[in-house]
Amino acid sequence: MSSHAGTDSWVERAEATLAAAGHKRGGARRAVLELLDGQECALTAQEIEDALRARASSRRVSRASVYRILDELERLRLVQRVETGQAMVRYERVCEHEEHHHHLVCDECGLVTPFSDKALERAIDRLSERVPLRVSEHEIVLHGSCHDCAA
Amino acid sequence: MSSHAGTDSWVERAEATLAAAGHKRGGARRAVLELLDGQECALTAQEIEDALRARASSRRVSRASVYRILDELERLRLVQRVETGQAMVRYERVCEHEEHHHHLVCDECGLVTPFSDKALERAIDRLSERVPLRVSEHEIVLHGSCHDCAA
DNA sequence: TTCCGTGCAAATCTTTTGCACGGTC
DNA sequence: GACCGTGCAAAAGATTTGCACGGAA
Repeated sequence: MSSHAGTDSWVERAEATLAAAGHKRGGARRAVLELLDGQECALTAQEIEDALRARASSRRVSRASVYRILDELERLRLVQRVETGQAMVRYERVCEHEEHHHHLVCDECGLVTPFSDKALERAIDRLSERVPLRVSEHEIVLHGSCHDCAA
Repeated sequence: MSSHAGTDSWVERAEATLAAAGHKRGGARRAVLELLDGQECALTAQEIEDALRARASSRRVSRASVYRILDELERLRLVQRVETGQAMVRYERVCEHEEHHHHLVCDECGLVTPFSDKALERAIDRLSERVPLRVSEHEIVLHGSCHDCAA
């Protein structure tokens, strides 16, 4: 799911943006960026820490750093927070030129799956212009039972 | 915003549903129900506790009870959780025969405002049928800057 | 009388913060 | 050399739980 489009990968854009914002490089942040770039859907801070610990190719990153890094990435709009109604907040990378997606959450087993829908985006875009808020982003979550749980 | 439609008020439906679920009556729950019925938009547990303490017409209800009551009401689908990306979760009553609304959140001052849009609901309804989830509810949150903050 | 609802206090769990060290610029 | 990024441990803050009592059925 990573965007290996030459000089346009998300990781590269992220590093450029971070540098432009006056940040030095750091090994922990680099590891988090690479992990997030390879994800299809949103992860919790805990999942990120665990995934990094498990990967031979990555260094271990402390939970506190994961949170600090995500916080900064969110401020720079490089990642987006996803609230699923579960205990922990999830985060996923934001791609500029990619159709963005939203989430399906199974309230029984906790499974989170992405989906996207043009008609929905269109409705949101039109709506955003008529609303008393200068809209910068939107989040849509559908709750229910996944195939396995509904069976 | 309360539905004073004779025998169809939300409070009455709630009490009937609770009774049907085998619950005895309780003063704290009654107070919370009455408070929620008078709200235009979602409240946090803390706001509920504070509002009840301030009201002469209501008894004080402990925070733990507020959480327990909201939890039960949510399970019975009498209230709905609203995640705004702020520190605390918000809750609001669910009305069956009323057009339901979603939320605008000002990320600068924290203001939460309701809105509703038929086209959006239509898009969601259609989408819900094509998605690998038996959808029971959906939540839409638009983030941005409110009029005052964007100024 | 039985059991549920509630308050209080303690526990839990996620996220944040303080501080010291090591790396980047 | 100055300062930022990071780990560790402690703190903070929201929500949950254990327990005992009082009220509803």
